[in-house]
Amino acid sequence: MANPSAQAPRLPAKWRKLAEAQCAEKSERLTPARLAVYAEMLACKRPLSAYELIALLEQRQNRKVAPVTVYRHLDFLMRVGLVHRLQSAQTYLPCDHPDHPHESQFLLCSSCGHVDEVEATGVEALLAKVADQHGFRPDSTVVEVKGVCGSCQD
Amino acid sequence: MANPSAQAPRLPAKWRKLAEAQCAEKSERLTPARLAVYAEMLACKRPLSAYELIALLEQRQNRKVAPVTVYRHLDFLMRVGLVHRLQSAQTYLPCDHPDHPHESQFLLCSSCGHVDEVEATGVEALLAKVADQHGFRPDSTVVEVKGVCGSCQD
DNA sequence: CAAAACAACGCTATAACATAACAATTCCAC
DNA sequence: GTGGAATTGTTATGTTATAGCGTTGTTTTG
Repeated sequence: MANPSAQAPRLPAKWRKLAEAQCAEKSERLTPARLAVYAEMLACKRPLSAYELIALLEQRQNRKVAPVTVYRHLDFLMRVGLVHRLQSAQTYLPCDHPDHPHESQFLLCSSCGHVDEVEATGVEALLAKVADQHGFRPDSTVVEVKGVCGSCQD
Repeated sequence: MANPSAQAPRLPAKWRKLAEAQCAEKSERLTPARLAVYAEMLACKRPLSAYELIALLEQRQNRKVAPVTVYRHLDFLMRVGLVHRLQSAQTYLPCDHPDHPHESQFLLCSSCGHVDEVEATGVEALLAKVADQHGFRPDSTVVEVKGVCGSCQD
């Protein structure tokens, strides 16, 4: 008999469709194992370390999950643009708007841990300009702002 | 007899003065051990991982150096503003202009490994504005741009 | 369809990065 | 020179990430 806890968290149809669309567009396979990791991240709503994710998956699936497995799935999810890595926290979180390729900026609240993903085109434009002034050709950017979110300022 | 290799790399007077000034201003002690780490980083000119630094120090001093020692010195050097951490690479590099407190942006060349530290006030101002629009009060920022530097584009 | 080619997965091991806890020493203000 | 605080030493451990390799599954192609 299947362990009831062995179900992946329910993944809202909207997100599932988006994920499938992204993978189809890139001719990448959205396998059950990959989907399970993505669903776990979406269900959690906050950034997770790879090992927190491992623990969640082990509990959910009632079996051992090797780190390398999760890292591979995370690499995949980042490659297709469904997940971001927070460089300053070594954690991962699902993309807020995976329907198009983009560079994001992140607002990390040091009080509640919430992370807001924003997409301010002006930031990327300015960084491109600054890079150009230094003869530098940018490929990707990391922009993470630490501080206190609105809710936590009260 | 002292091992000749046990000397710290020569630290240009200019940098030493700046370091001493920074520490004096903050009433922090620039001890020989801390200075040795700083000198090693300045001599290298490229970002170093903590463990690369350990290896360099061990070779230089001809004895074991515990990781925690180097991490403590790095913490100190970052606290007084002499060193930065590259969040996306987990490496450390000396500050290019330690004479004043500042937020920097980093241009990381994926070809030669060189890192350019720039201080574009416009970037910080824009990020502050973006944060404000989201009701977010920023404390510190991480801005790292990966790409190819001028020299490597030829 | 069969075989070859490739992608994904499982597994063990290990590398790389970072901190905890506590004792010993050094510094410096008084 | 004594007390308190900062620094350093030492050992151990925690956390993050990858290497290497064999197996399984899927796609492609003849």
